[in-house]
Amino acid sequence: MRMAELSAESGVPVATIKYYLREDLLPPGARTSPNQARYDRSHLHRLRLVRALLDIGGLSVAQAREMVAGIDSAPDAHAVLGTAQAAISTVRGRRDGESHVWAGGLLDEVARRHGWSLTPGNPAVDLALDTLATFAELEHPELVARLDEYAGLADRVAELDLAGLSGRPEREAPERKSVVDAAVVGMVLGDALFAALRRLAQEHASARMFRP
Amino acid sequence: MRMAELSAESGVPVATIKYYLREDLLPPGARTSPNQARYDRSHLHRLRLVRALLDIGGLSVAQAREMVAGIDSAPDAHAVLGTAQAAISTVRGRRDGESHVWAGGLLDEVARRHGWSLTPGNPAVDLALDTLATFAELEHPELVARLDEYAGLADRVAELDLAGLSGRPEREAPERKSVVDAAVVGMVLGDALFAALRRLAQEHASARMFRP
DNA sequence: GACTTATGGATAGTTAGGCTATCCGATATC
DNA sequence: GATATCGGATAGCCTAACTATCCATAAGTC
Repeated sequence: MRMAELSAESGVPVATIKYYLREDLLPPGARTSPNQARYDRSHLHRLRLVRALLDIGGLSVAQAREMVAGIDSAPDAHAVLGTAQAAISTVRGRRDGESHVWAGGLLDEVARRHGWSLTPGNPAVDLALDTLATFAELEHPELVARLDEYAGLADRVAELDLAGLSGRPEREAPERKSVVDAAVVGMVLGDALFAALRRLAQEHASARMFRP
Repeated sequence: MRMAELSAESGVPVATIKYYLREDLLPPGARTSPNQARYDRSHLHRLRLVRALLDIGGLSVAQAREMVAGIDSAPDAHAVLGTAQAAISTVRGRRDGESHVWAGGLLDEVARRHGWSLTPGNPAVDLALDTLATFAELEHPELVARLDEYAGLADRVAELDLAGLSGRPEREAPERKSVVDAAVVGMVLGDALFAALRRLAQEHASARMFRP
């Protein structure tokens, strides 16, 4: 497959494919001569994955690069989860102030009740803290009161996520996707899917509640 | 409160506040003379809300503008949900191809089982279709097999979301937040919070599954 | 085997978004 | 009255994600 074909097949412009090659989102093709290269189905699949991460997942090119690097180098699915979580979360706020302290105590409690381990430096922890602190600063207590119930549902969702991963080959045969690949896709696109389902469900529930 | 004070209180630079005023993210202050203005707590609250939408929610300035416009003009909470959903979702892909057709059939079925109404033009529907179609194109069937279970959990999450809204005043007194305000915050930050909880739960479940 | 076309890589340019900095005339404050 | 500050208008800056142009080399075409 030549680049033009890869482009036609994927709908991604040639110039953009070249850009992705430069940015290491796509591995280089197999050289057939000093300035010619061939691509195969794995490149097509990777390209589609990258577009999904960027378009649906809303990742930046830099985050997507970390993701694919993780896919290529992760020893197993558990490891790639950590890498993927690190890649996906950009830490933003200051990590001080009374609302953060308060959020920390709250999250500790929830984690204890649910058996979660709050590894220090875990980006998901920071994300949760930032969000909880912001809820507090915006004076929205009702969500906090139900945090435990949300956590319980998150547990159920995570179980589904993981259940979808079992039954995949641990390492991938040349053209088959592995658990690692599936973990990344499931994590990034899973967020988008669940958010969409939640909106549909919210609309349903809202119509019942406000428009009886 | 003068602009400098608003800036100090919120941590947002004066130049940025001026920018937000230009972009209609913040209503103008009360004029005390042709070129002087005063701000109050409502401006401070709005400013914090905007920063939360941008930083935690990851919205663009344009999306945030639609959100606050919705807050200011929505007749009730059900209406603002629709506005907010429209503001939050940028439609991206082409809406054709066999995977979209397939996704449409699948989603119809799920919606029927859960009592959801798929209003045409609903952006959440498009988002769900895009995501499902992408899953299909990336050859990840396992998630699809569990779509119904995800939908069930989305129902439960949405119920929690809505439960948090009841008990708020329908219209807001000058300095109190209304259901409408809470609906927006809950929707945007709710996504971030749930995503974070899901990550923590995934890590827990993953450790149990892959590192027994 | 000449000739047109396409290819891959390097480099530079473009566009949009989100601020940030500079002016300036008009208050406010001492 | 002197000085500092304010709000508004305008222009500039920086990053991210592409996109377009060159050009020497290979491929396909008769």
